[in-house]
Amino acid sequence: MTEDMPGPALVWFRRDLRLADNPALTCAVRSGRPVLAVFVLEPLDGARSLGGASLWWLDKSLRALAASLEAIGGRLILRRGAAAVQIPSLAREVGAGLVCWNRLYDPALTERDAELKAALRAEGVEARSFNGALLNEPWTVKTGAGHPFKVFTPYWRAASAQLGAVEVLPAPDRLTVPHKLPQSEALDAWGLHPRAPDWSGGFDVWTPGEGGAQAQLGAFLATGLADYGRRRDLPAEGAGSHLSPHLHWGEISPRQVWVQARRRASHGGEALKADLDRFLSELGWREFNHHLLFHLPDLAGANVRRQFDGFPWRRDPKALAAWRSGRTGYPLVDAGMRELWATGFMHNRVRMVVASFLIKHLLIDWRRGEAWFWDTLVDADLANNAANWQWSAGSGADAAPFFRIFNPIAQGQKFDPSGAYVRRWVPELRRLPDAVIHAPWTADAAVLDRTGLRLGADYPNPIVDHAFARARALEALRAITAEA
DNA sequence: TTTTGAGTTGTTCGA
DNA sequence: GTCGAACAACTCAAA
Repeated sequence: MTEDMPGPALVWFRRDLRLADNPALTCAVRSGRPVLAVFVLEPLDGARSLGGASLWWLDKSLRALAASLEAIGGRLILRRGAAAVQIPSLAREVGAGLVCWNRLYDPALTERDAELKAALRAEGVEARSFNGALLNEPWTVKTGAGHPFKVFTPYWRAASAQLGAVEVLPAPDRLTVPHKLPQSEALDAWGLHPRAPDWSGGFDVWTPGEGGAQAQLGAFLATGLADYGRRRDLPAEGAGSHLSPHLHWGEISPRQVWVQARRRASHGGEALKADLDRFLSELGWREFNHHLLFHLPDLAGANVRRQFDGFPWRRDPKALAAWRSGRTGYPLVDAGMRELWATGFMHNRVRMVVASFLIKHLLIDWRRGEAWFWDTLVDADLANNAANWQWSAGSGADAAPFFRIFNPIAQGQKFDPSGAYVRRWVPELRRLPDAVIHAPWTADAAVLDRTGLRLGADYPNPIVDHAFARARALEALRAITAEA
């Protein structure tokens, strides 16, 4: 530590890879100390390794963060290893007097972070944590009786009512770094970008980083908010906000989204107000899922409704492989699974259809689907992924009724009536007429002949019959409800 | 304490 | 082709 400068403030970046509305960064800047940013690549993330798509994203997002820090005179230090070791070690190395971070809520991290805070304080280093990731932290939303909510609608009613005026922090325009900078690892050496093979060719639709996140929000608010309530259900339209990976990595905060969306809708009519509420309720689901994970730490591992522990799941590696690779013979399911593989993303409605198909048509444990999504989604998020899979399975806290079994053909006809989404992702079906695009096996021989499609060769026949699968799922569900 | 109304997103069947 | 009812029973939240 030099005589003329106080010990630096460390900003520990985690899933808050942005400069604006970043309470930890603001805290460090306002302390008047020189500021040093650090990111620690940990072997665990919520007790499990990051998926391939997440690593791809993190690679780009860290580059963007490093560049925007340098643009205002700052520097991002990269370290690898357990944060409980790396953060105190770096703090000692640079003589830090203050460490700031934004809180995470994964069950595997909360206790660790509390211990780290205590350890820093024991060494005489001030440690401060903030809410940078949620509108309402999980312990702040309670029922009238003081319990955590288990149903979305009353949760969101209470959570939005207590929110009050939402404010966002500006990005700092200048950072001062310490005279002597510590060593940083090289991002390239981390090998986060896939190679041999590089499967990420289709990921160029994404722009990770704070700039990309703001651009995405701006584009969505300009063209996508109007009629959002209807168009969000149509996968061919790409009408979603596509903010989920940006929100996951904290390249944009939910407060920023909340404020900007409401500002945009404030000079629109009643219809836009309804679209705004629908859009904000999606933020509400993100909040609710984090709330659930916080209060039910085993959300990703165990059925919330314990009678599902006795569910007769099938072990069927061939069917699982067909589902993963988009070769189930159901065009909407296959289109979704191929969109996922190609881009790291899948349209929300199609996620429900493929999840229902894996669970109810194939009777494969929802955890297998959750694991695949975890590895392949650029927006893979423990809370959202676990809560949504349990919702689909009907094993969750706020679960769909068991008789709600999506019909993949009817869903296609209803939400992709022109077949545009299927044609984009399942090109071998491109020449089929609209009438049979969602059920190719119903095409008569003349049509198949004309389009040159050989069912069973170019494109699989359905791996399971819908009516049979539906009856089988109802039977299985009856079995566990009768037991209980 | 008891009661009451409600619960993101659906499908099928029969009139 | 359209429309309403049935599909189970349970748990939650609030009065």
